[in-house]
Amino acid sequence: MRTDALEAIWRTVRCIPRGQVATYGAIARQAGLPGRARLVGHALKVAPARLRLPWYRVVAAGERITFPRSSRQHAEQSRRLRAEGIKVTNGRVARRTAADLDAILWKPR
DNA sequence: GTTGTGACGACTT
DNA sequence: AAAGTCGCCACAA
Repeated sequence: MRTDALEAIWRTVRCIPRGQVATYGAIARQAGLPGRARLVGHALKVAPARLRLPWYRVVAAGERITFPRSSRQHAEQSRRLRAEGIKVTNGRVARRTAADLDAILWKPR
């Protein structure tokens, strides 16, 4: 039950295409856990490093970066996103699309 | 069991 | 734009 939820989230995050981002809420919905965005945050926090999840592709609603501007993580996430060609300014990633949420054809691999 | 906290989010002031 | 409020719920104390 709890474990499967985490795994479902990890699986979903793993499917975010390179160069794109997804919101916590969207991940939750996609993982079959609507309304549980916070759980996504928790899942990422406790995710085994071994999974090599593209955690930096997960942003908060409004394409905002969740971490404080001064935090190391914020810098890290910005760096990685920019490395994939995603523009990050003012703690925001360039709006990818409006319909990318569910519309994106996630190829569940 | 209760309380506070938190990698969230939608809404209302 | 910024700050509250409320819903969500896992977890630690």
